[in-house]
Amino acid sequence: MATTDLCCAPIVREAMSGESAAALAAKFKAIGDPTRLRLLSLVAAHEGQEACVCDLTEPIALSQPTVSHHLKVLVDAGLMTRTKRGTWSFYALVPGALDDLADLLRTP
Amino acid sequence: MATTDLCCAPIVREAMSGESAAALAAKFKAIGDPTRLRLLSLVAAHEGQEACVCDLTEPIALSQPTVSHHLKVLVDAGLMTRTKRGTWSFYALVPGALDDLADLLRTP
DNA sequence: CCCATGCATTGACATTCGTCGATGTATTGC
DNA sequence: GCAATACATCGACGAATGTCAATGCATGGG
Repeated sequence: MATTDLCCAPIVREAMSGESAAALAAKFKAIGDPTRLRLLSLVAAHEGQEACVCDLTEPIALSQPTVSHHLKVLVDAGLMTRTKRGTWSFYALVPGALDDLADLLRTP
Repeated sequence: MATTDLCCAPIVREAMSGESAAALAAKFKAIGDPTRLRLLSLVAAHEGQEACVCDLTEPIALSQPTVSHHLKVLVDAGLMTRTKRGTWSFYALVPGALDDLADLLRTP
C-alpha cells in the first residue's frame, strides 16, 4: 500500500486538499524519525547503495526486529525497496523518491 | 527552543550521526501530519503570506485549540513565525526553512 | 468599566508509535 | 536431514500524539 503517487504543485503554491495532504504527510512522517533517517543515510552511504539488515543492526544499535520494522515503514512509504537474495534482504533507496519530496518543499 | 540549525551534508551523502538525525527528524515530524501540511499551505497561499488563527480554523475544520496547537508545533520546529498585532496572532513561513529541508533530501 | 473577541493553555481521552522478547519461516552448509 | 543463519511477524508494553471542551488571559469597543 501507500504507493499513491504524489501529485500537485509545491506545498506553498496553493492550498492543499485533504487527500493530497494525507498522502504527503505519510511520507514525511516516515522520515520524521531519527532511526529511519539514519537507516536511509546508512543504506545510501553503503557500497552499492544497498545493505542487508545485518549491516544495519549494529550501527543502529537497536534490536533486529525494530530495525526490520523501521525498514518496512520506509518500504511502505515508497522510499525504499526490498530485494531478497539468498538468506539476505537487501534494502535500497527508491531512485528519485527523496528528490520528489524535496521538490514539493521548494518555495517559489 | 528547537532552533538548532541544521548542519551537515545531504542525508544520503554520508552516514548521519544520532544527534543530527534527531534534529532533522524533529522538523520532518512537524510536517509529517496532514493538518500541519495544510496549515503551511494555507498560510503560504494567503495574501501577504501570513494568516491569523481565525483565517485558518474554518478551512481546516478543526477546533480552535487544535489549530493553535498545530501552529505551535510548526513554530517550535522553526518552520513558522508568530507575530501578535492587536488581538490577532499572525503566522507566516520562516523564509528558506522549507528550502533548507529540501536541500537535505536531494540525492547526488 | 464591562463585555465581547481572539487566542493560548490546561486536562482528559483514545489512538498511534517505538521498542523489545519470543516465535515463525526460509535458506544455506555440512 | 539437521543445525545454524538471516529475517519477518506477533504480542505486549510504556510513551508520545491528535483531538476536544473548559478555562484563562489579553486586547479593543461601547
